[in-house]
Amino acid sequence: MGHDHNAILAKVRQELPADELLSDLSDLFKIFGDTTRCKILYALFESEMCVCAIAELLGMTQSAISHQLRILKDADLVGKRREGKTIYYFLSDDHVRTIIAQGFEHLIEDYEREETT
Amino acid sequence: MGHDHNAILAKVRQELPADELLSDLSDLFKIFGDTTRCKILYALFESEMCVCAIAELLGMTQSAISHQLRILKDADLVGKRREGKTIYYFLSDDHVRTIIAQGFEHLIEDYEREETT
DNA sequence: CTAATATATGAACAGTCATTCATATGAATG
DNA sequence: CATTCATATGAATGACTGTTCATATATTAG
Repeated sequence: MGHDHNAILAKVRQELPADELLSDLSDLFKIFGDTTRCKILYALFESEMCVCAIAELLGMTQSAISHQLRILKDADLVGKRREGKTIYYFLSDDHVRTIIAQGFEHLIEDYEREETT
Repeated sequence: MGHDHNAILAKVRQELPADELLSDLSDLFKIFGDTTRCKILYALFESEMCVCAIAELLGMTQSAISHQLRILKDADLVGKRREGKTIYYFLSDDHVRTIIAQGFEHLIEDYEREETT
């Protein structure tokens, strides 16, 4: 089945990263692929926040937020620090900002495309 | 339930984008959050490709690839052009490269962190 | 028009995942 | 040490999603 494309395949195969790396990459993006997590990350752009503040901001259960924060923490996208009973979460590095910013740029261009059409 | 954090909430609420925008954003990232689609996009970095070439490259069904290409097309991440019976897919803009590149940078830093620990 | 090739699509199934509920941990306060 | 407040976690559930299989569309060749 299929015609001939050995020339392209050989070339592309060389440049394609290892399966494991690509798997890690999509796992990373999977994390951004949820509205709640995006909102949390975006909120942390402004300042660090405690769990119940985030819950109140998003109008969601403390439990739901905790579960999502765990995922963000496991991926090293956020860090936390304790202050008495409350725990403050913050962005762990600036890649998050850049990744989200690029996502927005693509969206904006898409919106403009739709207007022109 | 919860203590006081009106000061932060007011500030963050102002900066938080509209729900619909954040929903579109996470929908965009959802697309990157699948190994197959990441592989397809990465392959298209090198050159445009027809469906069966991609299928052969990834060792997957033509049907599976077609389904994923549809999703990529709907999000305007790829475009297609016809040449006789075969249809060639290509990257539609450069945001894809930038987004994936940033993802990689975060991964690399993570790998380095693990080595140091 | 028929056969062959390349791609698309719909339904179905299996696996994944976000939220909820109930409960557990952990720190401060009296 | 008992209570309260802030957060974490495990199990259960409903919704979503990627792949497969069967089939449809579309283009070219004879």
